Amino acid sequence: MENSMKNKSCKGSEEAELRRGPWTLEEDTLLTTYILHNGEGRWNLTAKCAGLKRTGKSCRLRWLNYLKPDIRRGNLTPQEQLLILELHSKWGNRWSKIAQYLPGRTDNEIKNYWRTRVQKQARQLNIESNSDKFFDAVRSFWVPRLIEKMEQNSSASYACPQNNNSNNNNSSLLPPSQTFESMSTQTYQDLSGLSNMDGSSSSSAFMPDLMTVPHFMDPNTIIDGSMCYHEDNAQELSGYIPGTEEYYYMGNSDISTECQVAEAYENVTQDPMWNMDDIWQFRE
DNA sequence: AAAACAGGCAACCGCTGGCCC
DNA sequence: TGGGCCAGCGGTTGCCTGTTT
Repeated sequence: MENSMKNKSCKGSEEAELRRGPWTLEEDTLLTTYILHNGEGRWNLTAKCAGLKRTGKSCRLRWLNYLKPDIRRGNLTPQEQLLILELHSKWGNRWSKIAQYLPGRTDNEIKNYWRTRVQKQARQLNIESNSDKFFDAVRSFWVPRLIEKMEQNSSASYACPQNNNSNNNNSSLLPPSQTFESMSTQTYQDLSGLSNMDGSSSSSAFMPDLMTVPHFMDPNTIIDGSMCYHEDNAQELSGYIPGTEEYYYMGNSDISTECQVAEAYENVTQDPMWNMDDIWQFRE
């Protein structure tokens, strides 16, 4: 089989017109079989020798984003969402770099997540997705809840999706000496040493008994239950009014932002984005 | 029940940088 | 040194599917 694959004539495929659009099962099988026998790389050659009427680029994309065995699909976990927020704040749209820290996730998937969920959130808040205001909103609303969700999951023996993938022993996918299994507190301690886009190093806050917080969190912001407040003056930044389901926000952005966020909050919470159903479930 | 609409995602496109001759 | 080729990356597009009217 291996020989037959390797010796398969590459001749004659170049004059055939190139196929575009969705891949068929047959094409997937051809590509997978070829790569399993010959390895990744040299995509133009792969396309020709596998008998595919596709460009090398197309083959590479199909393999990396869909066919590769260790690809993980489905909803992003709170951990992953938090990581994306954190890493995007450091590196911007460096999707492939961000993807390195989310084993099994592709840059395309992360990019799609950002564009369809995060940017949509920003639109709803009527602010730029890369603005300080949005950063504030994320820090004050979603990060605390993602962290709580993570805590909740870990205390309930949350099974990391990666663990479900028995084939995946490929820790080379991970950044230096990092495995996804360890992506709890340790991860954020490690992330605190990551370089920012300007080459500097960010300093993350640490919470002794909780998840160490990405630099999204104000270093002085404390999470306590559903409350989120500032260490300096112990002033609550946001939280639920006791005995009610009303939420208030007293973030460090200007007053107009507070109003915008507060107004948008109603819309946001009614919309199941960012796995919002998960994030907000403990409202009830 | 059907048409319109919106969201999500797979795939394509164009640009860039690295490598080799 | 410069030109060609190739792989990789990020932006964009278009299709499919689910939801709403």
